Amino acid sequence: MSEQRVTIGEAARLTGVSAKMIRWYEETGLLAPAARLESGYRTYGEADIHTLRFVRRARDLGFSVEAIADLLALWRDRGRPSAGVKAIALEQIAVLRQRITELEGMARTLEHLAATCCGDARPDCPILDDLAADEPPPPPVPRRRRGLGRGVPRA
Amino acid sequence: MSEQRVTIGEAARLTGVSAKMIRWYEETGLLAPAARLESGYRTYGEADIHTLRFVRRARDLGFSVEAIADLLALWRDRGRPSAGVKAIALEQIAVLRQRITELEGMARTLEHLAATCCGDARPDCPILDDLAADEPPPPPVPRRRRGLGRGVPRA
DNA sequence: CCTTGACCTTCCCATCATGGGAAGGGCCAC
DNA sequence: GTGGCCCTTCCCATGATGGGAAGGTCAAGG
Repeated sequence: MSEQRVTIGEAARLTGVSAKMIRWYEETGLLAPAARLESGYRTYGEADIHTLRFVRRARDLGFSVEAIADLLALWRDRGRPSAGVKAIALEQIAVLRQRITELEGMARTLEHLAATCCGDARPDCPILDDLAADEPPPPPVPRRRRGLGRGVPRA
Repeated sequence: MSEQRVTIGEAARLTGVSAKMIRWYEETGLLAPAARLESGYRTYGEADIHTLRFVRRARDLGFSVEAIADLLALWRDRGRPSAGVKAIALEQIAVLRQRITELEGMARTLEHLAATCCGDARPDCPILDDLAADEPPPPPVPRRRRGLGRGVPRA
């Protein structure tokens, strides 16, 4: 009853991580190099599938690949203190909350503008008027140093 | 009293759009090519500054460059119906709300997990247990097809 | 007149996670 | 043996942004 091993496509189906991404995770060191058949095909066993599901789940929670690497290391380290894990999670929560606050501000501003725009055939439009308002840049000093997911998904 | 013209660096300071971005917007067609001095330096007049501020403001509201191009066109088209503008704004609001909902879901899940994790020196950790839970992929079918700002800002 | 320093030019590269697609080979069932 | 998937690697694109190199301009001060 040697372990059942599957190809990368099957592993992708079983875990929800695309084959492309599995290769990329391997290439960038998030995952150890997969075992290969003589043909060169990668093969994955149950432990690998388990790991891939862990990765997908973490991605679904918005963790960066870098953070996932940390989480994986902690996961494999039985006996680690849970404090480290919690710290990573709290950091991620902070990032998410921050981002939500930014987006919420944008949405509220736009909702306000849209509410005052009749949106008919007439040319006057408070939305454009607002965008065109001749204000100098806000704080010329730091200007959101988010350097993160810096915009917003495109419209 | 010929119009006062400024260099790209000064325009950047006046508008909050970096010189790099101003060049990039020109290169990609969002902005018309700037006038040049004999030296090859770009120069910007008041109308250009106004336009750049419009662009910055729209970026601050999360509009994609593509959407900004549409807004700019409408802005310059006196006599356009305001309906088009409103439609773009509503679309953007929908995108923002969608994104907020996604992030909110992630944040709530993580907050729940973090709340049940003692975060001390002991090794048992509900967060890792959850990530490691052996669930198959959610809907293998569509898997978030956002194709937009696809992850979340990195942790 | 010449240097210095601040500014400009273009060009290339990196980010982050992801997908698309080409070119070539493997594997299996008919 | 052949057709149809699957695998391999490699390159390119995305979106908006920054970093930095190599070289030209310009104005002020010696």
